[in-house]
Amino acid sequence: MNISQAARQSGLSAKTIRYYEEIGLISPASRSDNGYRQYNVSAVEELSFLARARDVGFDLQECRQLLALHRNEHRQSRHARELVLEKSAQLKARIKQLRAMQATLEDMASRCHGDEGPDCAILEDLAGGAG
Amino acid sequence: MNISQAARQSGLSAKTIRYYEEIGLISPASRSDNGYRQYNVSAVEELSFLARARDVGFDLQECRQLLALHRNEHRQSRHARELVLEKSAQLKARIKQLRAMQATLEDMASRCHGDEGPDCAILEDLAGGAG
DNA sequence: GCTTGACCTTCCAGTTGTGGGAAGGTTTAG
DNA sequence: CTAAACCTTCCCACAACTGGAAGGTCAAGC
Repeated sequence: MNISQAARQSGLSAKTIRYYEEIGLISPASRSDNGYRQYNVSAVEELSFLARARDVGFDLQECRQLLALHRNEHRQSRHARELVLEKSAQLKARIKQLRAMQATLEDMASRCHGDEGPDCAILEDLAGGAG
Repeated sequence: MNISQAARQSGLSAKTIRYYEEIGLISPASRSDNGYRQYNVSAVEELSFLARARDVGFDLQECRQLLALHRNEHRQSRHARELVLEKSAQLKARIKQLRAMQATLEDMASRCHGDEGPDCAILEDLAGGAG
């Protein structure tokens, strides 16, 4: 199949598939006589794998490692688990940070009149801050 | 004062201050005879304002709007409040997304032996996915 | 006077993971 | 014959910086 069908089936865009090939994340697709990239079922499975790995937060370097494990029959599941736990911890930390930011914003908003006048707790906070 | 002291006092890097000037987020600093940028207290206050706004999640375009409100004596606090509420909602949505991702990762990890063998629920999930 | 180090300047390139679009070839349907 | 819907490569843009090169300035110490 051609790239746009592979894109539809995998959930990636054609642009993204070409990019993944360019950076060596996937091996170069075979080409038909007219130069079009050709994808078979197993190629699409790899693309879907990547789409799902991206969806849960892995960056392309990590996807590379996951894909290597996926391809390797002699892998150790321990390695995949470590990648997942590390990513999970990263997400946890990021979530904590975002929650703190959001709490600050909510607090600011709660103390701001939000009317037609210039007095504003938000701008005062940002100007004078924590200090 | 010179840029590196302004950086220390504001919490931004010198590079970042120059960048903010370049994109017109702050007005160009005055220069001393040798061409060095000079910052006074009020300039540093603006830089600190920006540092805090960035810290709570505003992008530079939004910082521009906040700074305009900060500078404008005839502002309406309503406008600042709207920016904050919208950003808060964005963060909420992003947090929700990250939590879903993290939950998926935790679930995967919990079902993976994480041993020396090749069997791995994580890789199966990514390969076969939700379908 | 000279060197060393810490400043400062501008400019250019790289980062991450795409998306957009140009310029051109191919194929299919009408 | 033509229009559309594909495909190709190539380069630019984004956000918000960071790093580094090449070079000017300045204060301290010998």
